[in-house]
Amino acid sequence: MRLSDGVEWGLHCGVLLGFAGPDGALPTAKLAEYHGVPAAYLAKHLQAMSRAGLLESVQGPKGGYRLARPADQITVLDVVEAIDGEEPAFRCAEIRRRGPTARPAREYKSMCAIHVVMNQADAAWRDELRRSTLADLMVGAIEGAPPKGLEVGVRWMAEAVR
Amino acid sequence: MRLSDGVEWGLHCGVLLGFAGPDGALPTAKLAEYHGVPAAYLAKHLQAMSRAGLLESVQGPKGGYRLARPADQITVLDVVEAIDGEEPAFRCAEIRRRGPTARPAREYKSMCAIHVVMNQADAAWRDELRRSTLADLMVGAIEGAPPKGLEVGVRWMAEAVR
DNA sequence: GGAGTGATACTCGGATATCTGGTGTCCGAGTTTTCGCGG
DNA sequence: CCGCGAAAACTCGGACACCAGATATCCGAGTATCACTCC
Repeated sequence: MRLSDGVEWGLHCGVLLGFAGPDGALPTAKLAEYHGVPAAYLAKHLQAMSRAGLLESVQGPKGGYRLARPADQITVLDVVEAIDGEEPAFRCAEIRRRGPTARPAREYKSMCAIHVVMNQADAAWRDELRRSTLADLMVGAIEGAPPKGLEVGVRWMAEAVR
Repeated sequence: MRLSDGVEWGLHCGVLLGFAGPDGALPTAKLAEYHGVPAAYLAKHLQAMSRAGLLESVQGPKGGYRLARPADQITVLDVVEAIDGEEPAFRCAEIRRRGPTARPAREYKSMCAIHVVMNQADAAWRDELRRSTLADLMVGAIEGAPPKGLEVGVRWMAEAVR
């Protein structure tokens, strides 16, 4: 079980767009340059976030992406589900209904016990991701970044933001 | 992000081996027949569980697999990690250290905030899976199964178990 | 000087190749059973 | 009838193809900008 790399990229882009402010747009090329990732592939994930309603796109020159809502109203789970999809990691194949003991589906009253446990774990995972927002990550990014890097970042942003 | 189908198979096999008792072994072919899955592929996952120390293998005629410990001492997490691997779903690529703001690694004092959140979610997921054991699943399997199916299953087991 | 207009340049969006990891399969090594034989 | 031994059959274990989904890329549709022209 492996989470797509695009999730990490999308989160970092969300944080950077949070710093760009509610009216500051950044195009795909700039976002890719800042994070050192291939722009063409990053575009795919930004589109997914746009479709999910997390980002707004602005066409034409001086265009780009901006956050569709304040950073404290976008959870980490929102980004993960936008890029990775909303379906749970575990999908019950109902193999208890196969083989020699198989019975008609209507005779199975309760959900498969394995399915229940997996759903609970999945819910716990999502709950944890829902507890953090992009605003929280922005705070963490500032605290964890080296002073020199922050300084360069601020200058870079002043030049890149629209 | 998708969990391998083999995890579901491994859990069902673990439950069935739990019903077989501490000395009752079942070969791959029987386990596959009971669950209606391809035996050759199921073998791959049973081997993984054996390597992880969850199952004991018995060679030769009348051989097969049995649980290496009592069912209440094998957690769902044990099975998941045996088959799916122990590494977390999210792996931080440290892309914050790339691009124009990059600094030497030693200047980054704290862990990437995104990495922290992902690790917490991963831990919550694993904690939840650790709370249930094969013994719990056995109870759930009996309660959730149709009476007719249970009856057939008991007869099948009496004939198949070694 | 100001407004209108056309060309331009830049943006996103979806459709298209490539490649890694899960899916599925096979045959060889090893061990227990079992059958036959001799005492 | 009992013990011994060799062959056989059945088991697991790891090595080998195949395919779906993630990875990576490109070109076309659309729009705000900007320069130029005309009033």
